[in-house]
Amino acid sequence: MDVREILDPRGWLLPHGGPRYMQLRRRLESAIESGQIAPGTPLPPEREIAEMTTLSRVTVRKAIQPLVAAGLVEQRRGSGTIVAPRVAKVEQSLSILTSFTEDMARRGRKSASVWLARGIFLPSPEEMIALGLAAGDSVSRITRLRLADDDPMAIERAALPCDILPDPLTVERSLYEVLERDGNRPVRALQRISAINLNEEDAALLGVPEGDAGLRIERTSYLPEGRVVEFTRSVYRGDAYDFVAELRLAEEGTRT
Amino acid sequence: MDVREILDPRGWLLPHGGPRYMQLRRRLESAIESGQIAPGTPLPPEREIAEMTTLSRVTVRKAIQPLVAAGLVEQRRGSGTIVAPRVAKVEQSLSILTSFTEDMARRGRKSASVWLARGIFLPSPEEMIALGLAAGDSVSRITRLRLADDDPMAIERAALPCDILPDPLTVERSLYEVLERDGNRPVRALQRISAINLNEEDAALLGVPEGDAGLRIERTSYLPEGRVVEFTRSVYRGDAYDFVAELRLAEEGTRT
DNA sequence: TAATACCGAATGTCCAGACAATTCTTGCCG
DNA sequence: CGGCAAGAATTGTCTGGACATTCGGTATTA
Repeated sequence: MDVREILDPRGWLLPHGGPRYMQLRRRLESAIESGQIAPGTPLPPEREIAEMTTLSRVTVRKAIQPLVAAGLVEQRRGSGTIVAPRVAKVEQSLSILTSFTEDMARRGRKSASVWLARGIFLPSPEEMIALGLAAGDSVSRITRLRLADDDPMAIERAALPCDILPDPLTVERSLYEVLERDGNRPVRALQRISAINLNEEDAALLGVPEGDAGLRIERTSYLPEGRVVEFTRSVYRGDAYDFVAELRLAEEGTRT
Repeated sequence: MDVREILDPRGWLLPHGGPRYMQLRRRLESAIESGQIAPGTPLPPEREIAEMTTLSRVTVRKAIQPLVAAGLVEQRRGSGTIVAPRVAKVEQSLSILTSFTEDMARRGRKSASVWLARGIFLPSPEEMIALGLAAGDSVSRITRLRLADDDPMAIERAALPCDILPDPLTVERSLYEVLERDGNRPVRALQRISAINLNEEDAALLGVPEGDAGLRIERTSYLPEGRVVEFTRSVYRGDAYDFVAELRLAEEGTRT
């Protein structure tokens, strides 16, 4: 679809409120994100957009600027502005919240688990803080050895509030599967990655010599409303696992 | 210190290159991040800044805008602009592309570098692939020991195409600063994190025993048009550095 | 045919000014 | 002294224009 139709003031569906540069920005943004405008489609020149919308070019640029920063459109001086081509999906979906099961599936490896322990316990002080528990609450703990194509890959020790996972024994394959079924899938997580030398116990489980380097990943996952769903400590084999993440720059030229 | 002294054109230390709004922005940014201006200090009114710098108010606003977005300053209509009070908003904008310098600033630590090597070389086969070089092209290599508050923290080995960084000796503080000045700041990066046991050389540089666990971070950074800017291999001390990332669930692609 | 020079078009930067919306101060009045 | 209104100060939005820089294509030339 040509972008000019989007700018046509007759089919203005979005709320008109706010400054006019914001209206224009919202309009372009939603047209791009909804796929109404195909990637690669050129936008009309700024001067033309200005004329069509009865705005000044400065104002048009103010509307387009954030789209450039967000990577929705690309501008090249002398050439013009086009809707950004969609990056290959694999790369795009990285740095995104996935479970071990999903992660391995993406890498084309078969994942499996060996149960090391699961049950309901009284929380450790650390768990109480991390999960936001009150005195008397208990936690469900799940400890698994994770395998990829039958190779031990990681040890995963998860703790969840009991009311979110009342019965750890119901977890068959993926923990996230259960969470999602109950409408408890986290949408946000904070992850801390560090390196450690494996202790005797973990090294034995992973089948590597004691003292070998391992990736220690601590993850706290949150529900949309901010509640903590899960606090997980994992140890990955350093020689066999790469944690891949895609990073993006913030707003144009901003650093935080 | 009053902000007016910062704006005084007599003490202009930073590189003058680039558009004037960028010069002003860099100047304010560095003054704030280095703590020269105390939090809460008011900035002069935009009109006054414009007058002092012989810029128009539009241009001054363009310089201040990113600082507002980054949370370095706060603006209130009718009231004015002040340097933002330092809140530990460390966790807010994670999973965003930053340099070591910026990363440390965010953690409230002073970063420094020790040069280990820099110069122009013929690329290794790996670098040729990673950087997309042709036969005969050469690479600029920068190897630095990174310090946080005078503690060795990481070894950073960066390789860039020669036409992006023709002279590695011009890099003074932050590599990204130079890239940004030349309009080569990456907007996207792929990062692989793994764990290794430090070899003798790296362990010595980092001041830890050989065999200690280290975080190995491999980063490939891209320009908006997809060209590779930088291929960097870093080794972080496992006992002193946490790589923190915020993850989001795939759904709801709202980016702004 | 192939390389070069040129020109139009598009974005990047910048200006001087205007009005609107909000906040803060100041002085007046009860 | 307290409250309120007027006005100054400040940022938010927007205009219409100017010149610089880069890109692409076209015409010219070797």
